[in-house]
Amino acid sequence: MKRKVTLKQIAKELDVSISTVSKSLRNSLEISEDTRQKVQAFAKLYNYKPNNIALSLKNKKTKTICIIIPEIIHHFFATVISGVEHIANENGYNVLVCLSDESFDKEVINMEMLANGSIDGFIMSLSKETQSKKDFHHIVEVINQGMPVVMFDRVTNDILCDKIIIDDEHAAYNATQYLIDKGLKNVALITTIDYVSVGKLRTDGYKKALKNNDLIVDESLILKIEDIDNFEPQIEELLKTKKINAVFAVNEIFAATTIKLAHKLNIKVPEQLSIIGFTDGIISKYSTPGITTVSQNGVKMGEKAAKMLIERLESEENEEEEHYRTEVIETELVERDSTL
Amino acid sequence: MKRKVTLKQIAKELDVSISTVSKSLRNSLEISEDTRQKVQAFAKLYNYKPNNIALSLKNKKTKTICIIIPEIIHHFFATVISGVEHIANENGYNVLVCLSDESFDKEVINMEMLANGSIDGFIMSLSKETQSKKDFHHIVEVINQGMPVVMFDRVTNDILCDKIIIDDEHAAYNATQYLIDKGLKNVALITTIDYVSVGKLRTDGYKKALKNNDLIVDESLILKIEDIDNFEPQIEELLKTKKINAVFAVNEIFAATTIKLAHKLNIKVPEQLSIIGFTDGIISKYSTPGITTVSQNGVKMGEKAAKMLIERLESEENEEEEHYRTEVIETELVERDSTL
DNA sequence: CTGAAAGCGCTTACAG
DNA sequence: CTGAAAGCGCTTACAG
Repeated sequence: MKRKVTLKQIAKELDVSISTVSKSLRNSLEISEDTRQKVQAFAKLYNYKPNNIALSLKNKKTKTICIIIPEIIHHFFATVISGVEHIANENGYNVLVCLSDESFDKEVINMEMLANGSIDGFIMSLSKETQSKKDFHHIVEVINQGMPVVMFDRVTNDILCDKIIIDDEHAAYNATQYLIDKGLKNVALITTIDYVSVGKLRTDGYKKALKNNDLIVDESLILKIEDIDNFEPQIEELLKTKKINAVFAVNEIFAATTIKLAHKLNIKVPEQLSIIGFTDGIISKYSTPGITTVSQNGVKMGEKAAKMLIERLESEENEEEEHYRTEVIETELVERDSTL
Repeated sequence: MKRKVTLKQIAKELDVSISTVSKSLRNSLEISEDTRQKVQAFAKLYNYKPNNIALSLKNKKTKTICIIIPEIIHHFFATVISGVEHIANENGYNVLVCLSDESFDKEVINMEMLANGSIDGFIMSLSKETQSKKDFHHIVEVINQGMPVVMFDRVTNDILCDKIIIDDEHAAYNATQYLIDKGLKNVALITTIDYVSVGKLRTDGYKKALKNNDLIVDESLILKIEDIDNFEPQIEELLKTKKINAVFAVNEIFAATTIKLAHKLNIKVPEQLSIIGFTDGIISKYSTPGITTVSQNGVKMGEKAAKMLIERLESEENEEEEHYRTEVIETELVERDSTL
């Protein structure tokens, strides 16, 4: 086992100073051609690579960004990571992935831990608990320290920073309108509790679409799921007792489950029941029938977020003008076989 | 914007030495109760947190581990990350996630980049390209430097290190036997090309099961998928032209696609065709019908891998005895509705 | 009880 | 052209 070689060791071996070695390796013209060659050859032979930590300490930047997501199991977040990775790597950055598990405490701990020099900036989507508590002090603190933060998807107006979102309300409006245009008037909504920002917005879009088409918003057709581990009975109840011919689900798990239950209850999809989901993930794609869905374009969100963050990191000079941007990513309706 | 406060600044403010501040904050008995109190109060007020990078440099450990996976989009890998995160956080480690995108070069670059002090150890699953090239020099190098590596799932015998695997052959054997026990004699296999280690092993298990039941291995019923982006026609061809009543698919994407195509060809699942997949991911769970599958238990693999790595990191003293272990994680057959 | 010094591995302004 | 010194932020053995 040969441990990593350092400048010091090379200097000793070659009987020159550490400065000379360092400069030679960086090809400084200050050093004679001869010495440079010698040092470089030696370094290559011993497979010298500068120690990243030492560089980070010296440069006060780590070339690492952290993405904090609530859950990796949600395919949408996995696609965002993939987008972030892509752009980060292209620009020489590493990506640290942290999971908040939808917990406020874990989010806080992660941020406090990493804000102490480990990383250069954050990309994050708020945990459910944070959204319900509306306590964002940890984020404010980090930003006040001068560390840039880019929020995506689950964001809040209470924080000033760069943001990447989709127009959730508009996308939901369009999805609902799509169903109405097919002649489906009894559209149920399966959504999350209101404090999840995107759930709320999608609900608003759904309602607005109904109203604009002179349809009545029947609150009994709106299912707000609280417990992600036990919601099947509620959906089954809805399908059994309500007269509906379409369902707009706020994520793909709700959509896929609805198909499963419809199948069980002998309701034909899409003939008797049309279903639209949200998030174009693998479930929607590989489900039978394939699920018509609003594509959130997670990869693109991740790429944009990484771009914004890196831009801010690399232009840190002009700190005076803190012109925060909110970028809205286009969504599109992917038509498959779960709708008429 | 208040920048992070350092020991130096505190020392200056309080008119003591940096050493005194450092010791006070670590509650050293060397320092008078009085001074300690004063320093601690001040540090708290200014929300002092030690700089992680400086600590890393000093301690020669970063408390960060890196997991390199071929693809985050595969749900299995996402679950592994989740397991790794869990154990890592519990032990005060951060997790850096790197994607190789199934590319040898990206794998090499990532490892070389991070092996220079940025992290303490690796957890990895080989990229397809690496497996086909059989070039593992980058991994050998890292290990020789004294950095521990734990491999999982896609491993190789050419490298000596800790490993976490499942008994792929055995699991495939059982899945095939399960189908045979249902009276299904014409079992097709949809697998990957042989150089993917797990694909090969699962194929072996399938063949062995057939043989042990005195059934003939018909190579024309074995579909080896090379191009992950365009395999539907091949499966459709298989379903159309071959007399089969069961399919064993080596991952859940192949399984779900088979269901989709069966549906299209009006073949009833499971009445006319039973299907078993591999990897108990969200596709299998939310598909209609739910897919019977071999559960790989990614979370557990991740947890085990993290445990092994951290153990090795924290017991680095006894370097002489390099007793590498290979841990085999139990799999189980999750019965759902895609099989008789 | 307090502090100066050395050191982790590097870079760079400054002397010579 | 080369090297000693200072410094990034911290810790700790050693003096006093």
